[in-house]
Amino acid sequence: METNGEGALGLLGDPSRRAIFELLARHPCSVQELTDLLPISRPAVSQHLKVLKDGGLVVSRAEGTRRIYQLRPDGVTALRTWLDGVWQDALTGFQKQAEASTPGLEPDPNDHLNDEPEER
Amino acid sequence: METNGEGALGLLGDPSRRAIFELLARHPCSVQELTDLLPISRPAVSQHLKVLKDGGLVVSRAEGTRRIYQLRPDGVTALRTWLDGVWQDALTGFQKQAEASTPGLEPDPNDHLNDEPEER
DNA sequence: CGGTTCCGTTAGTGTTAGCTTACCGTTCGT
DNA sequence: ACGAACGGTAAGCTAACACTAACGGAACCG
Repeated sequence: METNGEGALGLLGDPSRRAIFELLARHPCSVQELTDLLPISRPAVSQHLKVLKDGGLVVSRAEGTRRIYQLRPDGVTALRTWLDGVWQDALTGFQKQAEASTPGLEPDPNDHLNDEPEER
Repeated sequence: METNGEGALGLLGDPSRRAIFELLARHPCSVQELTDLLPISRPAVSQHLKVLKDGGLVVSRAEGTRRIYQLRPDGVTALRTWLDGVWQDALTGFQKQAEASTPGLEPDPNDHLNDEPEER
């Protein structure tokens, strides 16, 4: 279990995992519920849950024959912590740049090599 | 340009991209600098920068023959916004769960509004 | 007990995505 | 104008990964 925001970000890179994450944020769910709500098969959900669990973002609790999954607060906290760190660094960076007499952000006028930015 | 936290999360899923992102958070960098600091080739850095730029997380500015890349504040803000949304949902979820297992603290008998299959 | 539901795991497959090599345009120095 | 530094792009390969299908196990119910 990592429990650090850096690893957690890697886990949330997958869209399906993000969807599961957001669903679990609303309320705990069983695998079956998640399967009904998502456009993927049950084993796929199960695999994603395993990844999320190993990554320390969710925990599971047995309830009869089904397993209820829910978010682990520490995981979300770690994410926020990591992002806040980067955010602070960025703020000081912006401040130093502002001192360095850069009045505004120039949109790179000599960027004729790359002025077609529409690609998925 | 996406400029929404959801897409940005996908971009930061890659470790190399996270590394570039964190480096740019400290101070703006040229492609050459990033290449020297990272264990990947220069074209790889360039490709990642293109992805980050299309995703609205960074901007580039021409300076002589080199391009200086730096973070775009809106991108980081979008990330925080998305994460805060999930965080709020999770908080309410935790609260409801706490109420369900802690009698007498904050009883809310009208909690049948959400479909939580509770049977033992 | 047999049947059913729910779930984890494995094997197998197809697609995606990152990395490198090579090439070319642009800008600066001499 | 020539050559070097800087960097974006194309083609290709390889590895990772997300998904399905199939099997097996564990808990409820009749």
